[in-house]
Amino acid sequence: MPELPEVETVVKSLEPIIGNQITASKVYQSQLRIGCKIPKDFSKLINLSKIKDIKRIAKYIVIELSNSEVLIIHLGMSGNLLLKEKDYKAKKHDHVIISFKDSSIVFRDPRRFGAIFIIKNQNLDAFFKDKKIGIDALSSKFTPKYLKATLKGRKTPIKTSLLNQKIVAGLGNIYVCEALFLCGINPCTASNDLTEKELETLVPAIKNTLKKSIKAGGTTLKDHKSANGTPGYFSQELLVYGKENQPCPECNTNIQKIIIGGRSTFFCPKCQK
DNA sequence: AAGTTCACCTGATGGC
DNA sequence: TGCCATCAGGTGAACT
Repeated sequence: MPELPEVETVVKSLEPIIGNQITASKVYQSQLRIGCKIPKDFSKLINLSKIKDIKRIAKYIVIELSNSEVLIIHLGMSGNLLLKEKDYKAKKHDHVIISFKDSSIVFRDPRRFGAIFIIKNQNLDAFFKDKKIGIDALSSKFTPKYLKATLKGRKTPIKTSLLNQKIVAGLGNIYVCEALFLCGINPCTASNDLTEKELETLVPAIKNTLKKSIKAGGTTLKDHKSANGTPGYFSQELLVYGKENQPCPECNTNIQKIIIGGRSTFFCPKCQK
């Protein structure tokens, strides 16, 4: 489910639990994404502390606790963080439940491509540095100039570069397709072949698409929901993603689907030469 | 080093 | 109804 707008939507909808004390927690399935196992002392590390703050870093949900531990959650492809009643009973694919006095949050992830980490507050910067997470797509530091410098010498298709979290953090398959369409850039274009003019339209197109989607609560294709269970409505505003063989909103040419870097890519062959 | 491909896992969908 | 193949909002290991 989750690209930047979907993660942002989940983070916002979790605001009500800020200040709450964790009364109990239970791990039902500790094995998530390969190499990511929830530690045995998970409950011991978080129980009785309070939720100090919840924010988004790249596609990660970062939950700061009062005892200087930080819970970092990645939703993978199919993950959800759901706000439930306090005595909610775990259903299939509910891997973790964290309880408060009057409510609880549930980490549900059928495909288990998600991940949960728990680290010390002081190691937060190092955590993302280690993962080599690039500048956030909504950051003021994400500029045409930055992108030009970072793409220099890269022959990979621009589609693939924009999906690379080390180059720019937050984009996923949907929003890359949408942003490239808005700029009339062919997704196969070699990254270092983009003109200065193209980069100058691309960066704002990316930011505007993401912001519009956040306003709509993200894109729900299947799994994405806010913590309250409400879907995102940006799906209705998608221009090319998932629209194979449907007319381009600009020129009526049929939208094509091709595979780039192993991922489905939707584009208009006429508008995106 | 940079560029590919593939595996990880479950569920939904469509063809036969 | 069932069986099989294909596909899915992501990531990173293992190849070339």
